[in-house]
Amino acid sequence: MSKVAAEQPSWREARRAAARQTIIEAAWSLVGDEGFGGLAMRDLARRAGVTPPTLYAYFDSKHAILDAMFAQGQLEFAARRSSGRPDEPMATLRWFAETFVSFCTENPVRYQLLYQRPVPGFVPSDASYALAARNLEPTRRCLAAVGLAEEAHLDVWTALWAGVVAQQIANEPGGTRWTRHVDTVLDMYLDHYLKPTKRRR
Amino acid sequence: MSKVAAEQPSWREARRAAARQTIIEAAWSLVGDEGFGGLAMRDLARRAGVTPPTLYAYFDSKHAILDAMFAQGQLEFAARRSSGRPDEPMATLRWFAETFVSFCTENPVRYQLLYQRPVPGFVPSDASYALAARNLEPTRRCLAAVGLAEEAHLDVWTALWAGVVAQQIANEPGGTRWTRHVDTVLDMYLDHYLKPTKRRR
DNA sequence: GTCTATATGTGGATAGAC
DNA sequence: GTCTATCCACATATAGAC
Repeated sequence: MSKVAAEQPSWREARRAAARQTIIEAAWSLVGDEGFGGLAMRDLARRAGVTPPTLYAYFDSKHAILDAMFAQGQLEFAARRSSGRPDEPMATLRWFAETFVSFCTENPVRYQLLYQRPVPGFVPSDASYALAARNLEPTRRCLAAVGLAEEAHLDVWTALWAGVVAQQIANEPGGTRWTRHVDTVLDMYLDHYLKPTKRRR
Repeated sequence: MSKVAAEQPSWREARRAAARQTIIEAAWSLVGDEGFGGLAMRDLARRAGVTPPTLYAYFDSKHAILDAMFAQGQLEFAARRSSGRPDEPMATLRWFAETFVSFCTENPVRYQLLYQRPVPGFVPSDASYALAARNLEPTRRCLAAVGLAEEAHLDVWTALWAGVVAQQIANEPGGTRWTRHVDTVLDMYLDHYLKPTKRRR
């Protein structure tokens, strides 16, 4: 086999992957403008510069497109969080909190797809959902590194940031009314669990 | 005018209100089984024991039905929270937190309609949304009564319980993995704001 | 792979008889 | 007010030519 022939399959794969990525990006653009209720295959095709049947040459269904978007979002989050991560565990916790909150609030529709169920009937595939579960592990290990190794510690941690993000996006998308309290909430959390005082009541 | 004739209009109003309530209850039943994606006028009519056109004799549109459900949910929450409310402000705060969390988690679809946007294209009317805003006032006043009168205090408060509820419903509907930490989170919050220690960082 | 044309289903909402 | 029958817009998805 010549070198060209040997590489041809990967060329095709690359072209195919590029075409898929074009569709994904058109889909993000569309839901950004119209919301998930406006994600129709016709409109998506138009925005991607093709016709509806062409979409089905790259994805089996609309759900498959949503699943690819979900997976890409999870990978984006993993990349964002690992890039610039500090060395110290305590600084890393702050970094994790800030990164999650800014990642979610800077793109509400991405947040909705990753952490809510904005499309009735769509649930991520097991493979994509595994990416989501995997994204919890660094937080779990980092909390354990500062002595917070119990399930309760992680659960309260996730609830804190889920709440900040949910309130910000639901009540003041694009603003900072809730996100500005990330540092305060983090102090609250760390003070409570790392400097235990007697419980009330 | 005879007494009967004078009362007839209210009879009709009562019958009409009862019919509307029947439809609303059928709608809650339907979304409980099928989710908001399964709320179709045909199916709703069947469950309410009528035909689709009859629904339009009582509601102008599907959105009007959703709006009535939203308003009813807000009123239910107000009633739930005021019934059994303690006298002391501190006990009331605990009551408010527990009531909100149990109210939301005991009925996930109600929670979704009241605090998320599960139906693309539907937004509550101004009148219904005013009920939601009104439901925030008792919390605001109660926090102020214990010395937490700033916007930040209320915003962090709402984020805390929004997060607990969101995590519980999204990851373990029907369970208590997150809701069991309501007391802990409340202590965390009160310890931070009522016994201020020096901030980290 | 991409197109034109269309199948097929379902949604909300309505006309008009009773 | 309630029904039967239906309209009409729009959705996902596919057949078949090129």
